[in-house]
Formats: sequence, structure tokens, C-alpha cells
Amino acid sequence: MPSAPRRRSMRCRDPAMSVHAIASLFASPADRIGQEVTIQGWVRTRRDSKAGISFVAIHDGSCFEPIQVVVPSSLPNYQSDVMRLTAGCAVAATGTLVQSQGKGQSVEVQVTSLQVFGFVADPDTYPIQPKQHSFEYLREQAHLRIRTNTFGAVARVRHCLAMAIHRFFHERGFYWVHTPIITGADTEGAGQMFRVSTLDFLKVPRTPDGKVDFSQDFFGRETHLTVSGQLNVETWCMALSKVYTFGPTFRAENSNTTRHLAEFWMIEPEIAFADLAQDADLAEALLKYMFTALLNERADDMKFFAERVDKECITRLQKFVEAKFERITYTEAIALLEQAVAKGEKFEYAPKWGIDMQSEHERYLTEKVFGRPVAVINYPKDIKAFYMRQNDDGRTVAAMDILAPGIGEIVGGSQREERLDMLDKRLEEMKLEKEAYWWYRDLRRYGTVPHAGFGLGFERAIVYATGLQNIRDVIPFPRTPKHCDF
RNA sequence: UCCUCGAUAGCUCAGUCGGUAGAGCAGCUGACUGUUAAUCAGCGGGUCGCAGGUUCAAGUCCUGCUCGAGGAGCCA
Repeated sequence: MPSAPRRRSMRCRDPAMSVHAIASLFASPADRIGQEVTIQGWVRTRRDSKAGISFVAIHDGSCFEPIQVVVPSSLPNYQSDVMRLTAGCAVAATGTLVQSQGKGQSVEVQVTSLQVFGFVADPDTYPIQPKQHSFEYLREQAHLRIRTNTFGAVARVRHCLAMAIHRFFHERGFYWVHTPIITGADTEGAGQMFRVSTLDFLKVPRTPDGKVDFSQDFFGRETHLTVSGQLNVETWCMALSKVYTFGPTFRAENSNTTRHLAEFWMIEPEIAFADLAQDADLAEALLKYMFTALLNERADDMKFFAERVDKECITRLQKFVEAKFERITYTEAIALLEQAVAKGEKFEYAPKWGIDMQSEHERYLTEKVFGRPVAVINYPKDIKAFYMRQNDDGRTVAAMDILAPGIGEIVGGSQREERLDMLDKRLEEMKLEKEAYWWYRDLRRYGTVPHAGFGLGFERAIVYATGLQNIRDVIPFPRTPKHCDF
């Protein structure tokens, strides 16, 4: 598009005239009734009255509700522009904010001028129509789905929760640590990793014994995308005392479920001079802070989710922030499950001490037994990671999973093994190379302290809060096996 | 990766016993109206996912493939 005039030049706005977020007009209408306002946004619907006016609903993302603007047919561009408006058109409208004469909205704008920035090229095939679309379909239109009620609400909820997380930690003296995305450690242990390489796949350099010669790769060694910032953030914890990460994480697992993404965001706090109980306290306080903020700040969006997505989502969060988390040991959890079996509960896999709990077990505990979040602590050491602190019983480690109804594991954490001899013993038992963990081991040699932390899956928290069924619908552009569009 | 289900108009779906393609919404035209996912009338819109097979005849039955969804495992 070489010499076409840029759409922006159409605006010719009086610089003194400020643009109003639609949210601000709904928030304090009394201050603005009778005043001239300008809004900019996208058309949801247009309804015409041959009495000489059109009603156009406009949204700008600032809040859930679109605002209704009333356009008189006396405008010079009424036939040429206004009558051509369809869902998705981008407009600016200026007029007087008035109490609505109709039902269904409190205020509206009596328009004196309306400008179109961009029409919708093919209204009959515009993918986002004013009707319910399936989530599957909208995933294929991820660049446009954000214009719908649902995804606009998800976006605001996501932002609200992210801000609440930062606020929570900041208020408590935590530092946000930007741990690396690319890692040279093949030591993180949390499953399959994505390789990072600039090697030419058609001419891969080889070592004499036939292996890939990563010394010729960009970093001079084999590198991957991180699966966790934990090991890195522990280093900063050992100087700053209270730290957290909040960033993207990558897992190359072939997981095809409503709870997994190949690229997701995770929050990983780490606290020095702390044990597992303090770790669980922190997780509980964080989650309650997040959901309290959500209920207070995004009542409009949550109301929508309660009406259209999950009736229980608001009451569930209210209960969540009021109730004390249940806290039980793994051993007690297994006992409860075994009792359930004795009473006739059917599980596909029999619960037994020493096994990792299945989804069905976790769901039973959190949904049937308690009906609220449960922190399960002290797991058998054989099913947990090398860095978790061994308990005195010799068979369990100070690990913690927080299980939530409807979603399962939302938090996984542990007290870390701070004793070098114990850590080395675990590395040997699990046949891991001590040398590869030299810097992690150094932390135990130089001023070691008890410390603990956990990982909170950000998208899982959003799924839990909104009641949406699929994690792919709470991240802008989901990456899952065989899916990396946009 | 395994199991189950699905794919028909731009979207959401129906399509009976195998008999040759339907509705609502959206779009367009008109009527009507301070309208509220407006209403009413009309119009246009289809390689029934792809490739084979059975049959006089396949959207429908069979086989393979592709894609999607849900569940399981792995995990946050």
C-alpha cells in the first residue's frame, strides 16, 4: 500500500478534546452528565430506528459493558458511514453524555459527530459475529477473539491477577527476579525441554565419535528454553531473602489436555530462613490476595463469567478467600482415599502409600472430601525431585501440592534441601551428575540456610477463577503440541 | 503417546429406514420501531473434511487418512 493516505489523517481531532475511556464514563457518570465526551472503539452492534436515529454499541476494552451511542440521521455522514457500520468497525464518536432514555443502560452518548477509522471489509464473513461462537472456533481466530465479551473479560482478569501478584510481593518486600529464558543447564529435571540452537539442521556438525558438536552452536554448548526459574532464583534468594519470578516457562511434553500448555507463565517465590509451613502460608496468602483483588476490581467481568460460563465462580472465590485451607499430610491423604475405597468409592487406580496420586485421587480429596483447596504435604521422597528437603522419617520429603476443586494441582512447592551432604546423597541416589550442579551445590557450601518456595501456574489460577474449561482460552496465543499459529 | 467422540452454508446446528440439502444467526433488499443478541417479509449462499469401497442410489454404511475436541498419562 504505497501512497494511500494513512487512516490516521482522518482524525483531525481538536487537540484540546480528550478521549474518554468508556469505563470512566460508567464509573462516575454524575460528574460528566451533560458534558461533551469522545470515545474511540469498535462496534459491537448497530440497531436502526427509522424515526431517524441509530443505536451503536461500542467497546474499547476498558470495561465489560459497551456504551450505547445514539446517532441522529441528520449527521452529514449518516448514510455514507453510519448506515454501513457492522460488527468490528473502528470508530470515534463525540457527543453529549446523557441519562439514557431507553431501558438497558444507564447512560449513553448523543452523538454530534462520528468518524470511521476502519470498516469491516466483508461483513458477511467477518469471523466475529454478535452471537455465541464455540471456543474451538475462536481459538482458530485468536487474533480476533479478543474482541468478544468472553475474551475481553479474560484479558482484564488476567491483567488484574498479574498486577495483584506483583503488588502482593512488592508490599511484602519481595524482589522480582528476571531469571533467564534460555538455560544452559540440562539439569532442571522437569521433563522435556525445547532445544535452542542456531545450527544448520541440514549440516549438523559432528564430533569425532558422531555426536552433535554443540561447541559450534551459538552458545558453544547445548541450550534449551527454561522449564523453571527455581534453581536460578534460589541463588538470588541466598542474598535478597525474599524473591519471586514471574515469567514464561516452556515444556516440550506431548500433553493434550485442558490443563497444559507448551508455553505458560509461572510464579515462583523463594523465601530464605523459612520452612514448609511458612511456604504453605505464603501460597495461601498469595492466592487469597489475588482472588480478593479480582472480586473487588473486576466485578463486571466476574459477573459475566457467573452468568455465562460458570454459575459458581464468584461464590467459589468468596468461599476460597474466607476459608482456611485444609492441610493434610500425604500419608493422611492416602488413608482417606483407602477409607473411601473401603466405603465403596471406585478408583481406576487403587490408592496406596508410595504411589503418586492420580488426578482422580486429587479430585476426590479436594472436591468430595473437603470441597475446597487442600494443601497436601510430606510426599514419599521417591516420587519427588532431588532438591526437596528430606524429613527426619527418612522416607518423605518436605513437598507440598495445593489442590483446587475443578483444576487439580494449582501449586507445587517444597522446602529445599539446604544440607550439602544430604543433597549429594540424593543426587547420587538419583544418578545425577554432581558436577553439573556445581553452582547449586555452592549455595549449600557458602552460608546455607533453610529455604522454601513454590510454583504457581498462572493460567491455571485464571482457569480456576473464571470457571473456563480450557487453559488454551486464558492465554492470548496458546502453544500446544502441533499448534503454534499466530 | 493411549482411549473416546466429532467434522454438513460465514457461524451454531438438524438431516429419520440409504432415495439426491434444511433451520436459526450473520450478510443484502424492503417494512416497522428510543432500539437492546430488536421485530416482520424476501434474496443470495454448499466439493456434506480428504481418498477409496459397497450399492441402481451414500451427508447417511465400510476402510484408510487428515484435522479438531474431551478423558488418561506427564505436570504448573
